[in-house]
Amino acid sequence: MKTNLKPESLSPRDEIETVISKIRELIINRQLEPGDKLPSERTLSEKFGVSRSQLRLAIQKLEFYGLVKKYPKSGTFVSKIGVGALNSMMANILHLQTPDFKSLVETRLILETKAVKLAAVRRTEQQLYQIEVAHEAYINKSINGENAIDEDLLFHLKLAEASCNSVINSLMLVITPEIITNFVTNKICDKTNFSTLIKEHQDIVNAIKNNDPDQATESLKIHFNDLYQYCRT
Amino acid sequence: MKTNLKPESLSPRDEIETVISKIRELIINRQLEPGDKLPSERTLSEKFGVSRSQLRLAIQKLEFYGLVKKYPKSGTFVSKIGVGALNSMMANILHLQTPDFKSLVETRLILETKAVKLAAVRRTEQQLYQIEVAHEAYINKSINGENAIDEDLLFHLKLAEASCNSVINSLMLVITPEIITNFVTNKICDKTNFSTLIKEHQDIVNAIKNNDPDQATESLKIHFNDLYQYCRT
DNA sequence: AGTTTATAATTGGTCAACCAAATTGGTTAA
DNA sequence: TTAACCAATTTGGTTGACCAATTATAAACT
Repeated sequence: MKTNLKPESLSPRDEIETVISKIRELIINRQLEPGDKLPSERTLSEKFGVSRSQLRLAIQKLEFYGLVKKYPKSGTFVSKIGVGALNSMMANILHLQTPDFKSLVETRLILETKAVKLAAVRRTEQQLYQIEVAHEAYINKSINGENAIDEDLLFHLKLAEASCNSVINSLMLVITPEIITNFVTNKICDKTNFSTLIKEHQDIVNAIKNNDPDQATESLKIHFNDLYQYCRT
Repeated sequence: MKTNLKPESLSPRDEIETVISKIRELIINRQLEPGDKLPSERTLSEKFGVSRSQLRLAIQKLEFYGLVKKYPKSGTFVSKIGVGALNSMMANILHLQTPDFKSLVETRLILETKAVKLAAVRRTEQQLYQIEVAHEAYINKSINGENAIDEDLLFHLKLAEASCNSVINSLMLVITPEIITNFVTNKICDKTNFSTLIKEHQDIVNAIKNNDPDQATESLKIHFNDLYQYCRT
C-alpha cells in the first residue's frame, strides 16, 4: 500500500477557497497590506501546495470582486481599501451560500419594480417596440395553451433593458438564470389563468407607453402579488 | 518578410466575444437548440480558429450567465430556455457596456434602501453588534480628520449583511468594488463635514436597533441625499 | 560620478499534451 | 432475447513548458 499523498483530497472548488483563505490570513497578519504586490503565481502556488491553475482561478475570483488588481507582465496588487473591509469582503466571499430561492425572488422584485418605474420615464421608442413585440409573442404562445415561460422571461428582460440602467440590466441578467433553474421545482404563480396574466402584462406595457411611472409600479406589484406573498411566507 | 498570420490580431477579450457571437449564430440558425449538447471544446476551438483556452473562457462566461451548463467528463449543454430569450441574453452579454457611474450609484441606492428596510425587521443581535462596531470604527477614524472611506465602506457592507438576503448581500459585494474604483475620480459627498455624516449614520443604526423600517429608510435617504441629486443630474 | 544602453531575470498570459472519469458500442454468457 | 461486462473512444479538467512584455540589474561610455 502506498502512502496517500492527499489524505483528504479536497475538490478543486474547495482548494480555491482554501487559497483565498490563505491569502486572507496573509492580509490579516499584516504580511500583506493594501497596495502591496503579492508574490508571483509560481511562488504562491508552491507556498500553498496547489497547482498554478488553481491559484490563478482563486486570484481570478478575487479580481472579479475587486479585491486584487492584475497588471499583465507586472504583478498582482492588493486593492487599496482598508484591511477591515478587505477581510470582511473575503469572509463574505468564502461563506457565499448558494442563494436561497426566497432571497432571489425578493431581489428580483426589488430590482424589477424599480426597473419599470425608470422604464416609464426613460424608455426609447425602440425599447417600447421591443417590449410590445415580446408581449405579443407571449400572447401568441399563451393562447395556444402552451407553456410560455420563455416568452415571459424575455418580456421581463426587455423591461429591465428599458430602464436604461446598465447595472440593473446586468444584474437582472445574472439573477434570471438562477430563477429559471429553480422555477421548475418551486412551482409558483401557475394557478392563475393565462388571460389574467396577459391583462397584467398589458397594463404594464400601457403604463410604460404612457410614461406613467407610478402606474407602472402599481401594475407590476399587482402582477407580482403572488410572489410578494411567497416572500412573506 | 514572413506572412502575417494574424492580419488584425484581436485582443483576447475580443476573441472571447467573437466565440460567444459564433455560438449565438449557431443557435439562431437552429444548428444548436436548447437542451442540445454542443460539440467538444476541441472541435469548437478548431472550428472557430481559436485556442481551446480562449474557448473555455468564453464557455465559462456563458455558464456564469446560466446559458450553458457543463457536466464534467460528459459535455456542455445549452440551457433549456427559449431561443428568443437565449439570443437576447447573449446579445446583452456581448454589448455589456462598462457600467456608467450613474447607473452604478443608482443601483446602489435602490439595493441599500431596501437593505436597511429589511435589516430593521430581520437583523439579529449579532448583526446589530457588528454594525455598531463598524460605526464606532468610523467615528474613531473620522474625528481624527482622517479619510474614513474604508470604514464607511465596511459600515455599509454590514448593513447589507443585516438584510438577511443573501442575494442582496452578494450583489452589493459585486457592485461595491466598482464604486470604490470610481470614487476617487468622481468626488462626491465630500463637502459635508464629518460630524453630520456621523449623525446620519447614527440615525440609521438607531432605526435598525429600534426595528423601525420606515425610519431606517428615511434616515438612509437623508444620508444619500447628495447621491440622489447626483443621479438626477 | 552620472547617464545611457545592453543584458538577464521575473511576470502574467497562452498553449499543446496529458489525465481520469464517463459514455459508447460491441461482445459474450446466461 | 436480454443482461452484463469490457475495451476503446470522447469528454472536460489539469499541468508543465513556453511566450512576449516588463522590470531589475549590470555594464559601458562620456
